[in-house]
Amino acid sequence: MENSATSTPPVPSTSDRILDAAEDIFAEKGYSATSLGDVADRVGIRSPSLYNQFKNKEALYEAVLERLLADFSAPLVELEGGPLTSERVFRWLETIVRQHHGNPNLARLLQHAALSGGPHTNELIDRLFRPMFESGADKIVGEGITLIENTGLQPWAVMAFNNLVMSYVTMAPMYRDLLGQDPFSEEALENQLKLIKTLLRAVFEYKGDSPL
Amino acid sequence: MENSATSTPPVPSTSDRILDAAEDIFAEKGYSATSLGDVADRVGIRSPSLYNQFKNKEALYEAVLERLLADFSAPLVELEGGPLTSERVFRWLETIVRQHHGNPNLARLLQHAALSGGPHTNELIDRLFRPMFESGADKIVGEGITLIENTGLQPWAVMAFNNLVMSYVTMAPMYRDLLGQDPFSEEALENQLKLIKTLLRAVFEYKGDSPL
DNA sequence: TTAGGAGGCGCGATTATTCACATTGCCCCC
DNA sequence: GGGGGCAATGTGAATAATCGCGCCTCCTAA
Repeated sequence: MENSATSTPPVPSTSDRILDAAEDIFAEKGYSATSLGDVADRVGIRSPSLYNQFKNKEALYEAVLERLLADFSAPLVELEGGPLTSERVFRWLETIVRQHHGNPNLARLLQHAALSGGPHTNELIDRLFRPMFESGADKIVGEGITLIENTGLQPWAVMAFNNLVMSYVTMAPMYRDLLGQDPFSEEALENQLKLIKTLLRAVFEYKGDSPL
Repeated sequence: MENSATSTPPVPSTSDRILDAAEDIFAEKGYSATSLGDVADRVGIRSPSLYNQFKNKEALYEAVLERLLADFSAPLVELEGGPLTSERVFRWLETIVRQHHGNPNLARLLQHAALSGGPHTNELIDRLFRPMFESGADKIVGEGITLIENTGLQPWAVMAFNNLVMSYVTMAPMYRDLLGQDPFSEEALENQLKLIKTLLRAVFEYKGDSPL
């Protein structure tokens, strides 16, 4: 009986408020450039109070990662059952795109880790990327998927689409002006989905090397 | 008679050595996480000596950006003359990809700026992206380019291909293991080019919305 | 009353930046 | 040609700000 029966917003605990704040700031500045003072300021407490909930800066970072990974791992599991039809890949990709639109922080954190390292980077790779490259994303069955079978570009395609989704999110601030609309609006989401699906179709329909 | 007749390597000036070191470190850690001590260490001098060549940290960063922008602006100019045929777009894209493979630092710096801001970020956007979105990259003439004319996705396509190129470079450390080869090897370059060209062809040949 | 959670204080390390100083190479003028 | 000056370039020491983090006190809710 802590905080459930009152009304709609179930008053978040201090730990959760710290995690929320830390997630945003780690995602923006990366691990080493994030100061615990900034985190505490956003929560509305003093930085030593953070140590009541988390052992140290690294443990806080770890907890942020863990929560994000839990959220984003769900769609990966979905890929594992049964043979990969192209239709399932379409649906899966759409899920991923929507998820990153909903919370851009994992992509940003990942991008920081790729650029600068930081704690647990190898673990990140293992838990997010390894499944996509190994669990069968490269063994797509179906109609005339020659790109996959003939040219040995499967992992490259997986990587490319991952880049497409993640980079959209991490570069969004730069595109805001250029696109003339909020990159995280519903409308923008639809546009991005349309384009990505077009490209995905292209990969599936690819028939060997045409001229140029 | 300074340094030309002796042999091949024309002894780089201290400023240039500082710029080289700073470029690498800024690209890896971003503006605020870069310490002048690290830069000085790599050059082999003490950090106060940096102030002989650059007014302060921001001026050093500025100089690094300026040098990179000078290198990478050349292909942009190439886009401006005459009508954009699809063949010219293919060649231009290949040039860009090769340039980023040759020096990944601009992409990394840009990614840091997109995530965390930092000095001169708006100027960066203007000088690198504005030309692609305005100078005519969205007015491609040619055969049956319906994606461009019908769906209003032109800027989205420009953005997508830019993401593809840049993200490859900025995420490279994460893909090294997964791909099983050095992402900056000649072989990897060829694979990436092949895939990107396939996708570009898909955009050019797109004929309205097919099912799903 | 008691324990958890917040704040205050402060240490030690790191940073950007300044300053006074040593060393070097070069030019000019005697 | 030799020497005096001068600009360029390096150094270590010092400063003020910031950061991660530990210690200890106080408040408050059950």
